[in-house]
Amino acid sequence: MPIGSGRKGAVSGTSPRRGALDFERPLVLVDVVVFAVRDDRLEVLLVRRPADSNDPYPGAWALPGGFVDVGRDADLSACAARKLRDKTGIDPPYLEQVGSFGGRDRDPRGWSVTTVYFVLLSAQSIVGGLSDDASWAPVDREGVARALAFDHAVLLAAAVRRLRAKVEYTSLPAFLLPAEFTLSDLQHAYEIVLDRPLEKSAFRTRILSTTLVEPVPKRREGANRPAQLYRLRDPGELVYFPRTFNPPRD
Amino acid sequence: MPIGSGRKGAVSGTSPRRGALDFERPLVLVDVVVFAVRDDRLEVLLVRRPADSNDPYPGAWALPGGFVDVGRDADLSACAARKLRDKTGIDPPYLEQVGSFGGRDRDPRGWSVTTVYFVLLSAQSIVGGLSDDASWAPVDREGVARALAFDHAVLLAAAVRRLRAKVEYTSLPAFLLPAEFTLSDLQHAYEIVLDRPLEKSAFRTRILSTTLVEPVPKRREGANRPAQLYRLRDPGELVYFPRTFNPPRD
DNA sequence: TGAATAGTGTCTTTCAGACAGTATTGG
DNA sequence: CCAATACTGTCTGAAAGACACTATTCA
Repeated sequence: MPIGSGRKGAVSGTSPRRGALDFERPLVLVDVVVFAVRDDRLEVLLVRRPADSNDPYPGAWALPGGFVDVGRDADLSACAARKLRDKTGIDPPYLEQVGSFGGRDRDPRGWSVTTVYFVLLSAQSIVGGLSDDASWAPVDREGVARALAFDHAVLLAAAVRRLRAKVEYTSLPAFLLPAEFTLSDLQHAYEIVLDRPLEKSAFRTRILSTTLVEPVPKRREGANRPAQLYRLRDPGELVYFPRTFNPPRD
Repeated sequence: MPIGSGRKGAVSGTSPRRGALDFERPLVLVDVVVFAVRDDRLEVLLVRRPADSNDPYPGAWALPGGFVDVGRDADLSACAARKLRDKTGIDPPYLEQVGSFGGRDRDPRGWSVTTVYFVLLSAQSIVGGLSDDASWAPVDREGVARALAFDHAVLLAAAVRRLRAKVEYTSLPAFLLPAEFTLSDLQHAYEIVLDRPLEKSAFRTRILSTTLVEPVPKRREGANRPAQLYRLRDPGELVYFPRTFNPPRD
């Protein structure tokens, strides 16, 4: 078959019924994986689905998210930011799209597509307490201990894998810290996300060889030698390192 | 505001109208960026939109793609594979999701979400000619010379960036080659995608230090020294290298 | 023999890993 | 002084960059 001789008009924008738009549309959702470091652990925000509704999975834990509102959301990331604002009251400092999951069977209400984002919060930005229908759950391996609604365990696993992979060669963990931090703080954030220790000397050399941070004329005092405080030179910008941290073990 | 006290039911699966599904749904599409190396260039497959329809962008060039068919497509990647089969008659050897683009303004027919995939084809797999409504266009920088319908230039740029970035540390270009190839062929594919020369010795060392390829007991004859032929040890599997090819220039 | 491409060897550079060492605070 | 954490220096090894060198075919 010659290329281009598709048997159905498969050109983008051509519908199953040519020119018409009266075919069934999938449900469109956005789900957000909110990461934070709490108690020296990587944790993720979960919300409980209403127990008394006729929605699926009543009372189950799920990722925050929901349907795109075509009236309110200008685009997908605005929808994700809205979901996050509604749940936590804060504007996302770092929002990254992980990917989309769509199919016939992932939601009993019909063919659905969800686009998953992840967000990194510093512990300082989440001073408020949790209401009853939300809770933090520690990340264990690629997920959480409790069962999740829909295919949210799959979505969460994808987000965790993306986070861990990207932490190997980017400055992502900086978004888990307050505006001013020490290099030890930063190394600690890396170690929590990667769940393995890093070598101090190499870590410092590597961070300081980039333009990621700049010192602020302050030091953190304590029961030991004070530490230099740093801030991001370009807040909100991600820095890429030329190599991963530990070359994969053989 | 305490976390979790969202003012609207923002739990996943909760609609703008609680429990009901009678709100407006976005259009859901899939678009596919088909890459191949032709004439020592990286090229991408474009299709022409019908000129005589009342669809938007009549007669314009676009990425192959279109609406999800909830009756036929089990999931998003099946939809992408179907679009590709319809257009080229071949099953995708390597299909990767690039990301989703959704918003109010990207399609005049309404709020739409498209999920973009890219595919790598070997020149050998596309022996058939092109029909009038399809053509290959060389990739220049992050796009093609001709104007594209919708926001397809943005989608294409995202796919090109993803491809180039991932080629730095994976075996992706192997999918642009036939089943049996020489190391020079492979290096050539890398150089075409990355648009820069690679050093032969380092390239060979690197490839042969992995389990990516295994020699086949054949050699390619020519007007010079014959070259050892190799094949993928695990066809369809992507191999990750511990480092990028040339550490980014400073 | 020479052109052309295949393939190897060798030196250098870069940077992470390991780890020991020094520095600076409070108690 | 000691404990504790911050920070630096030094050696090593792995892998890329540069580049010259050898190898094998056809014409």
